[in-house]
Amino acid sequence: MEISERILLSAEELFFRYGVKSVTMDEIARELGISKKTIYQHFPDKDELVFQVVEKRMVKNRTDMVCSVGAGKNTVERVVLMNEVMRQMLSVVNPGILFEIKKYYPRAWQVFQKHMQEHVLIDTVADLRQGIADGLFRSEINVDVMARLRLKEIEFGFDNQWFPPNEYSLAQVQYEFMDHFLRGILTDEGLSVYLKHYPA
DNA sequence: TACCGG
DNA sequence: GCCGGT
Repeated sequence: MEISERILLSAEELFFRYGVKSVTMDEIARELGISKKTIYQHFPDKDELVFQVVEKRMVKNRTDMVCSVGAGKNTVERVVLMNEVMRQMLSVVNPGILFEIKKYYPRAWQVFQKHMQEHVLIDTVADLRQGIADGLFRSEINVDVMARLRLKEIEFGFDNQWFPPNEYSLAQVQYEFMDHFLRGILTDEGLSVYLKHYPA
């Protein structure tokens, strides 16, 4: 594997587990058994490294999404599946990481924002439309408004001012949001499908 | 690895 | 004093 790719993978794993600021360039180098100089031959500074880690993760998330679209039989299953994948990820992610990136790494934050607005929003709208077509979501909902609500909900779950990590589990908060959101838009038929995944 | 500067 | 950068 390319050395630059290995650097990105190690950096991502460390950032996700411990946060971005608390992981030093020395630690990334030590993890890989290489020198800091090697890292700086591939990345001009830490800002660029963080930027590329986020960009790579966004691209991978997108391909994972496309795969998971085929995995579920219907829209409810897909939303639940996607949430399961997310919960799995969140259980090992340092909760402060999103706001840390927002505060200290504006370039990486912009890539994240752009990805959310250009890809995730469109995918979510498409999912809601499909759910309505399948008779699982209520047709009265405004799919564009509800898609935006869902994305901001997920982002809100990361807000450690409102949900201090020692008081709330990130995965639990995200589950509560998903459950509440789905119950608000499900038809009776959709609800019964949903309850097969999460019996009340 | 040691070092400088923020 | 720590850490990014040389």
